[in-house]
Amino acid sequence: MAEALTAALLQRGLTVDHAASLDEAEAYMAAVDHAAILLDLGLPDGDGLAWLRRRRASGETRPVLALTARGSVEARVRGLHDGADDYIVKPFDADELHARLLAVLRRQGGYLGVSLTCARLTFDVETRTVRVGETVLTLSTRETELLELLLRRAGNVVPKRVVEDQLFGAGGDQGSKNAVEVYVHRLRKRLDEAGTGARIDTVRGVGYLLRNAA
Amino acid sequence: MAEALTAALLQRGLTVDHAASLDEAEAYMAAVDHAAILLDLGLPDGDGLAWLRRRRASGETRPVLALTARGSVEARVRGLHDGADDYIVKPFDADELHARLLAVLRRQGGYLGVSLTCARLTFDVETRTVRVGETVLTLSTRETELLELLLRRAGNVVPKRVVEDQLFGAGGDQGSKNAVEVYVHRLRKRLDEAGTGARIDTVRGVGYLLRNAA
DNA sequence: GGCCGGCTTACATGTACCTGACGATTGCTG
DNA sequence: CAGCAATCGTCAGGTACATGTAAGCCGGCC
Repeated sequence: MAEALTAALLQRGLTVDHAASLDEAEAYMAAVDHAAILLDLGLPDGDGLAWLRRRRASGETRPVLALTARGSVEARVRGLHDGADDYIVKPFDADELHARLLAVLRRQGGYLGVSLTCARLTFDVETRTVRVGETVLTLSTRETELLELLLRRAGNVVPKRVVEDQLFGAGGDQGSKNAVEVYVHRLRKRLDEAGTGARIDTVRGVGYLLRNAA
Repeated sequence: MAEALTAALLQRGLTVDHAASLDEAEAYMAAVDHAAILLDLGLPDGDGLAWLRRRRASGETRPVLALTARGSVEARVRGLHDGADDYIVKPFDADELHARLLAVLRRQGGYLGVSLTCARLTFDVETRTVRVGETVLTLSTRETELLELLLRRAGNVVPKRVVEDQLFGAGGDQGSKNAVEVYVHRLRKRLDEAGTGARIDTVRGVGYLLRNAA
């Protein structure tokens, strides 16, 4: 069931670490700043809710969604009181779990809008912020616009004309305006220095293409 | 059913305003800064989810719990996608609704004595006091408001506009208003002098971001 | 070689932001 | 009520960064 769940969430664009026990989970949680935690209350090595209570008491703030087969009202109330942000009873639908997960993340801040991604890059359309993994990457306005444009067509070539029209007015200016090339250059430099794992390829005579470097 | 629900929540120590229609609800919501909203999707005067989508689009941030008789997975997924923080199917148990409400409030930060933290900083929402480790740090009202705002979205960018709207009225005043910058400056100074280990980053053209300096 | 498209660096201008200071207001105290 | 301190919002001067243009460079292709 964990495998199926992991696959379902990966397919929906999330990154997942899977722990088979509470001990293993603690190891993961110490190492990675996860956005949220799915807690199966049927784990073999101890009471999941007691564990959750302890973690909350010692300052754990990450959202926790409890998964369980025990569907009684009392169980649900207890789970929520013990610090769960949502309580989902098996069997559940992957779409609903995904939706509830997004709702919690949205509330927690960050995942407000749709986010575009490529390699380790994520772009939050709502706040117009770029992240490399967890850390925020600050770009100038123009650089952000360019990156968004490329991200929306990630893996596909974006004609140079389109970039010009989108970044600067559609006004067909003349002369030696190589602004696009300059910004592509600046963006490349930033993506590279930040180790994003994303890269911009040039398609001569046509335009540019954002893709995963690996 | 609304009466029974109101009574049940009052009995559990919460304060409730009851609106019989979306129009009435808007009137209440404009006047009072509610901690959360229970939205019955079966209201006579219009589609509750469409209304929710519109409110979210125009900046409504209060948590919303959707109540409905339609229990299909698709309906639940749509409700959560449209901006609901939880989706509860009738008939439901008052205890569970209460527990889910508390879970959402807890997550939203404050309202329940849970304190917000970042680095060595802690903020008790109940008493509106700021601490650095054990010692209390006294800030002015505006500084406290700003810190709370940043703390609620710690690690995420808070757009400058949001700060303006939250600190001063949403009334779009004009003129040379760099008040936000001034308060950010003052707060930075205080956080720095007190050795909080927290720091405010500037994201040019977007807003500010509170994070652990280390 | 000479042309063409793209790359790279440099630079002048504008804009966003920072920061110290000032008058106005508020609240407290003698 | 006068006097004082803290806080508030505004402003002016300074700084750092973003922007768009230009000029020199590189590599492919006829």
